[in-house]
Amino acid sequence: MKDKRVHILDAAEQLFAEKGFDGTSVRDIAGHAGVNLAMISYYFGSKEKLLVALIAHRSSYTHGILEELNKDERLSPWNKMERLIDLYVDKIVNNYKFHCIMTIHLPTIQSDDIREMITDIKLKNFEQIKKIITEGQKLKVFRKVDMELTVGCIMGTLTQVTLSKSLYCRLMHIDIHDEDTYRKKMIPKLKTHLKGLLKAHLDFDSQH
Amino acid sequence: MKDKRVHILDAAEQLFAEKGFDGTSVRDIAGHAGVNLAMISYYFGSKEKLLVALIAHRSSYTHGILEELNKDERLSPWNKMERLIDLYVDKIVNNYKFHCIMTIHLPTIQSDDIREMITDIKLKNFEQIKKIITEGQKLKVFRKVDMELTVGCIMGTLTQVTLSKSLYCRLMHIDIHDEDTYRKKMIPKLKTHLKGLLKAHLDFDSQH
DNA sequence: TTGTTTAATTTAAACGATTGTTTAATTTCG
DNA sequence: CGAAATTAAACAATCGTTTAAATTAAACAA
Repeated sequence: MKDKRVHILDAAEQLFAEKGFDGTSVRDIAGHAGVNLAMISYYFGSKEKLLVALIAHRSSYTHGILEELNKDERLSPWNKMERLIDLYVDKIVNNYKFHCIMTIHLPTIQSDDIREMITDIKLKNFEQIKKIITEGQKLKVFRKVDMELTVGCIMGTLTQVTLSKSLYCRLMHIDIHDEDTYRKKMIPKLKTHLKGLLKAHLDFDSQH
Repeated sequence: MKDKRVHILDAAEQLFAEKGFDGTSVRDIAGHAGVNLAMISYYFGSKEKLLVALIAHRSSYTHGILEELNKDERLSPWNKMERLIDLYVDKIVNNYKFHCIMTIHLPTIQSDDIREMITDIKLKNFEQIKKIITEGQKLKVFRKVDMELTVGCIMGTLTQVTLSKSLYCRLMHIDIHDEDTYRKKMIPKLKTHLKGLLKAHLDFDSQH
């Protein structure tokens, strides 16, 4: 028998994304994970601590990806920005359930600890993007822009296709349950759009 | 004694936005509204029907605002786009609780009726923006862009500052409870940013 | 390989608290 | 008076969590 922790975490991720934390019962999680109800308390202590463990597990998994990006001194600001978009789009579309959990529970979760946990992770992502833009501005490659909302535009677009996935599936004529087709179409679509958008928005030599 | 329905709707809006539908109990709503628990069933039938009534109430309130925009033939595409941004930013920042409810419950609500209701409203907003962009493209004023994601970028940015309000308050050094200061700073910030962003993104005569 | 012991895992059942909703009695007011 | 509004109480169902017993797995000596 494999590690039941992983089964519980997987079931929790799916259900928290589909029904929200309060809309999901521990019996539901246990049922989907194929384990006894009491195993959740046994392994994680409580439903709330399960969510903490889920966030810690999934965020540590995807955290290292963006770390090295800013260390590579050879890349130009534009190259860094393109690399960042590629990495972010892949990361969020491929883990949209987790991104959904992080986004819908930031304003609604009642636990102060979890809210701070989510805030810290989102803040790190913000700083990551900000750093690249600031560097490009110093090199006179990017123009002066509203930093908070330029980052917010990138994250917001990704949040939009995550939370309104059903809407975009309808608009793009993709079956809501066909995950593969959705990713195959949405990932390059997002990369192309965001790169073009930021090119126009950040380019120092453009008019205005 | 004024109409208690309104008190219940107001309390429900605040609590659904702060805790989510499943995280809010009818006793909590009754307490905040200052009415007896049974009055919610008496007036609305059930907790779910209360949410339906809330969505119908608030969306009808803000629906008419954007209706006349596309009818005004005198306005140029750029003028229409600027007007649209002004209206949308005002609408969403001033009703961010309702926007929060609509956004976080689209992927998580279990009721098919409510999910369709939210989808329909969001789809109407999408078509509204799409229409302006399409018209500008026909007049060779706007260039060819990814329609779904250009609209998604506008809505996504507004969703971002709504769901991550706590984050943006921290970044902008605004007290999380100071609603007035937040609106006073965020509304013009959003309008300026979105207009500039779309100017660069849509302008037909720009390079690339 | 044996049998025995100890710890870890798994289970069904029960706990008290809270959930949304209903009931039936009471109050309010035209 | 009589219909609408309001109330306290109770309803069954479900919630997260705990308990104590049963089972499995691991460790160790012979």
